[in-house]
Amino acid sequence: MTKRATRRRGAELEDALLRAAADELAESGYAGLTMDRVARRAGTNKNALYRRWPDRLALGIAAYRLLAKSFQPPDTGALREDALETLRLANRHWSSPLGAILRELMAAAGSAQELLAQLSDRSADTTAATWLLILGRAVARGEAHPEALHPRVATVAIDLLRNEFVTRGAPTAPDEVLREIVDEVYLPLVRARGSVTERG
Amino acid sequence: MTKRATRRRGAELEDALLRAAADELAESGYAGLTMDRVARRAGTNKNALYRRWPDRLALGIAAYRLLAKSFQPPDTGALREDALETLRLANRHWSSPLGAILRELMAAAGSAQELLAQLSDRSADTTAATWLLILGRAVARGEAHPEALHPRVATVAIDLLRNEFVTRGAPTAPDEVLREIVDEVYLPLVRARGSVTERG
DNA sequence: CAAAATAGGGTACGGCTAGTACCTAATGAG
DNA sequence: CTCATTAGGTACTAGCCGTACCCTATTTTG
Repeated sequence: MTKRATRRRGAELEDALLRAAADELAESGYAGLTMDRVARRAGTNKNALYRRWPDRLALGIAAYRLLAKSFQPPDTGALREDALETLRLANRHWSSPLGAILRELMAAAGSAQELLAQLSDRSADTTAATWLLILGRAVARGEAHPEALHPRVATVAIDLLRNEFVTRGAPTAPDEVLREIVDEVYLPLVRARGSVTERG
Repeated sequence: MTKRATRRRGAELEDALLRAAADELAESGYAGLTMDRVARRAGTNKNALYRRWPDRLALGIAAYRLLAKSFQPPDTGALREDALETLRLANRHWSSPLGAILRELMAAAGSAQELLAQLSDRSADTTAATWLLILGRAVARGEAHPEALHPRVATVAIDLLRNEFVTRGAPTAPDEVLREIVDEVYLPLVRARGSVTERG
């Protein structure tokens, strides 16, 4: 704790706090993210934290967002490869330490939709926009039925993988699971979409 | 805490403890489930708990299982109705206070597959067996393609709903979401399953 | 440039919880 | 009757969140 030459304020201090929180989060997970340690790591004390975030969870989420990386959707020219590649990316993310942290935060957020939203939005690889883009290109190539261009349908693959992630533990889903999702569910679904009203 | 005439032991005491834990869980959720309160409610102390369950989480899961109800798959004679009915049931469960508790427990279980398994197995409405049964009958009636009789495919509907439950907060998914899952995804998928290898 | 307002820093504390230790008392088996 | 087992009582450690209080550096402003 060497005295600092000049006292940090405002954005500078806030960055340092967030950085410290993110580091602690990466090292110890949300369970190990304690306000005291974050403050100490940033070279200050809890007051600075509580002036900016209402509680530990809010700080945790903010720090997680700092850790989450940005993402470019693939464009391999084939729907199957685009989908697999995007799933693999998400799978890697969820299977990494970050995935475990995400679990903890989602858990802690409980039913607070507002906070949950801040978590789901991360990692564009899971958003509807990404999948609509991928699928849109596939439709243009004639690989998928235009009817499938609907968020509920377009995101089925990632939704199923997320479900795997949630119900199984965090460890990486084998590539076979990804292929199953794509080959057994996603591709059949977007290719041959029979009209719903065809029968009853 | 009036002295009991006779001191409870073994199974009798264990039941009382579990009952007390389940009641506390129902009243206060997992966050409010404290060992001291459970012990006091059962008219004993923490020793009795720690002799039986290694920690709070294990007790919480055991108590949750006590609360989870059993379930009979519907048989309405139409796949669409069977699926919708089963989804509605799960939706009610997940939207009830029990659903919130399940969230907390899944969160606390983190990546411990062993514990997670104890949670997913509950409520037969979410298991593969149930969906294979429903779908099997549909195949027999000619409502679904035999190829669809595969766990990954059969459980798609409930998997998607679980995903809703996890990413949104707990509040009940509107019936429209359920219908969307069934009409836009599930039925098209199980009816017209194009061969996967048809293309690449 | 002085004074007032603002924000950072240090420290301590209340209240709560998990889990452990240790001892006494009831119970049941042989 | 004896003894091993198990229940009950109580106290304790250690950790954490969130808050309060007061002092000090920096900035603002008059």
